[in-house]
Amino acid sequence: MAMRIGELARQAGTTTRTLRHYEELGLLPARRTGNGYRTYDDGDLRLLQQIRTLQDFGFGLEETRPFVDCLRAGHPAGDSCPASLDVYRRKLAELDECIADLQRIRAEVGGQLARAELEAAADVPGGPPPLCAFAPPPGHEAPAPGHEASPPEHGRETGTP
Amino acid sequence: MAMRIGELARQAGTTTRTLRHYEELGLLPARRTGNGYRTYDDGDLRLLQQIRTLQDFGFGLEETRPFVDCLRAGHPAGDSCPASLDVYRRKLAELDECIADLQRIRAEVGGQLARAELEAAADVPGGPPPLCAFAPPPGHEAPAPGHEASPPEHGRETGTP
DNA sequence: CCTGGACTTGACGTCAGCGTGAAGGTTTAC
DNA sequence: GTAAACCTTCACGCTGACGTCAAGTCCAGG
Repeated sequence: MAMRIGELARQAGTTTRTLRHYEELGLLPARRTGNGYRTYDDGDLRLLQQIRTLQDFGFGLEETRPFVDCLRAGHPAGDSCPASLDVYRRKLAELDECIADLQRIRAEVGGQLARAELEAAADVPGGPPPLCAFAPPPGHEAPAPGHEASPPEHGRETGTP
Repeated sequence: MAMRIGELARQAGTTTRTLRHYEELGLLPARRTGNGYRTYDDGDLRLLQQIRTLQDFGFGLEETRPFVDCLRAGHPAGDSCPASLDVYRRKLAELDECIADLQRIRAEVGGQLARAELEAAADVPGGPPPLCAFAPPPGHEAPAPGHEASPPEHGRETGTP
């Protein structure tokens, strides 16, 4: 039941530094033993798990506070309180807007790439030399066939940036 | 044509601080007049516009460098060089992954909200009092009909978080 | 001459969520 | 009895893209 900071960190898969940080924020205050050591119980583990779950969803620490307060108030779940539901709703709206923004940007960037690739293909039909670095204003001295620097097969949808 | 930092900032809709910052990064170096004042021309304005456009797309400043270099090398557009196209492609992949993450999270949060709303409706069918703040572990003393603190009509899709 | 505006460099502050020591006290195991 | 492992409180560092003073320089108008 009772445990010290290192043990709690291990059980929650986080670090002691993180727990101390949460305490600084008043998010997860700890009781103390006689020697000054922080001491936690299973309830604190639940609070912490709630925080980490929301963090994984991209919630800021302050946004997790209503959930934590709700749990500490004795409710069965962190989202049993209206304040928590409000945070859910605000987050959903935020996510929707963010997703819409990103999709708009994705479309724009995709369009720019397509256009730029077309223009590159037009300017360099056979394969003139890349004149990046040393090139006077839009003149065109491209007699010799080129080499090097070809687009990597225009492959989309890779992963892990 | 030639202008000082304040004028360029105005024309690009940014601040002098930003321009000095770009210069620190070597992104937009300035010539100097006799008195030490930075001086820019229309070419610099174009470079700056390129940077700002990409910034609006969420590109980091370092990611704009290939575009700026490309323009400065005399190419007609910032994305006329292979290095710029690569940045486009990497950004697209990044955007796709980010969008996918957010959509997954949106689904999870949406699910949590739905579940929590159901549970709230189940626990409080007629309208028992919200016992957030002061509530001993999951007991249930809810005789009197409640008031106050109702969810805002569960409205989704608002804006500007 | 003097005021005011635009310019200069330098350097610290902001936001978030911790990481990473330093310097020292406590407990535990052998 | 001593080393290892744990704990404590500072307190600075990191990332990005600037904001915000502060103190001094430069130039034009009245």
